[in-house]
Amino acid sequence: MTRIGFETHDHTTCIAGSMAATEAACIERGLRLTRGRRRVLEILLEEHRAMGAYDILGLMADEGFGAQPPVVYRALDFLVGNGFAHRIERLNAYVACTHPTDDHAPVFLICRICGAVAETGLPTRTSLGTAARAVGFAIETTVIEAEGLCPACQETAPE
Amino acid sequence: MTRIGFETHDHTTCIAGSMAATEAACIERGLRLTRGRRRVLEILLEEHRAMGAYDILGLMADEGFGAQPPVVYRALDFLVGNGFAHRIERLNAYVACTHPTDDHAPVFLICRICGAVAETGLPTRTSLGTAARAVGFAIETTVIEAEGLCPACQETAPE
DNA sequence: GTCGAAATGTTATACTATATCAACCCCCGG
DNA sequence: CCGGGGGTTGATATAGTATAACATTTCGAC
Repeated sequence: MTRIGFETHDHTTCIAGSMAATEAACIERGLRLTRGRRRVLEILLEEHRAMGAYDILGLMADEGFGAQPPVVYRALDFLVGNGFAHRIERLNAYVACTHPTDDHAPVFLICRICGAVAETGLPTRTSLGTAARAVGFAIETTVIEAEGLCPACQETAPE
Repeated sequence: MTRIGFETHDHTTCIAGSMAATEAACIERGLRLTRGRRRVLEILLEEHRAMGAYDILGLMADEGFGAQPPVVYRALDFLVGNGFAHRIERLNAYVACTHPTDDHAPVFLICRICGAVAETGLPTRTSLGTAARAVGFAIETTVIEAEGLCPACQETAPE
């Protein structure tokens, strides 16, 4: 039911489904989705946009978490390290993963005007992989981000 | 004569050639390669690695530049904006451009152990472009970075 | 129950980047 | 010659992002 990209979707369902999928994955893999980690993921899912660590920190402080930076960064390290969230290098920001089951290389499309971020995927065997093999480089992780205009902002700012 | 990637090369020639090419490009395009800008580019070419802005700042302070952060960041903005250097998002660092004439999407291969960074290119019409068009996104700039092991470090750290 | 590993709480600090505004320089047109 | 004016630089301050370090607590295995 979740729609990816720049389209609207049933957000309540989207949050609940993602949380359930994450919980299941944690049980299956012996990971501990503790209170702080869960709350950070919930915030990322609710906001459904790229958020800075200190944005998250601000929200958590409002609700009485002992909210120092390491609290948020540790939760983000856990979520990113286990594939439940991603770091957007271009923005120094974080988003909940919307492709939880793929083993594709994640790709992010970032709108320069409205700041929306869409996650999509690329087959792991791409021309990037070919280029790396050509020089003997062994890829472990990839950062693929494109900045530009989302469909809505192309219409409102055509020049 | 410049060798790209992780191979050795004639570095003196490489520096001189790149500086000459940059100077020519500035004249042709009406850009001012001022003292600070030139020095930052020289440092990036000499070191031939990804450097943080404050690494550069430290070197410039040693030689008597009035070296405050804005000095370096302004020079880097100029160099990156005009394609003479690139920012490596994953490292918060900067490298001199080694593909000065291409209009390809720059791609960086970053060795997790030794920190070496190789620049290569991808055709501008890639599967990334296809994926973006599929959701109506208009790409303006791309960040494509891969982290892993360079050929040398694959041998010394095989496990 | 207790041991060890993992996670958290807390303080402090390091690293990265930009805002602001005054001063300067250089080209160009009068 | 000289007088603007845009671009560049100098300098101070501050904003924004992230981690080090260490004491304490929690959790699960035995």
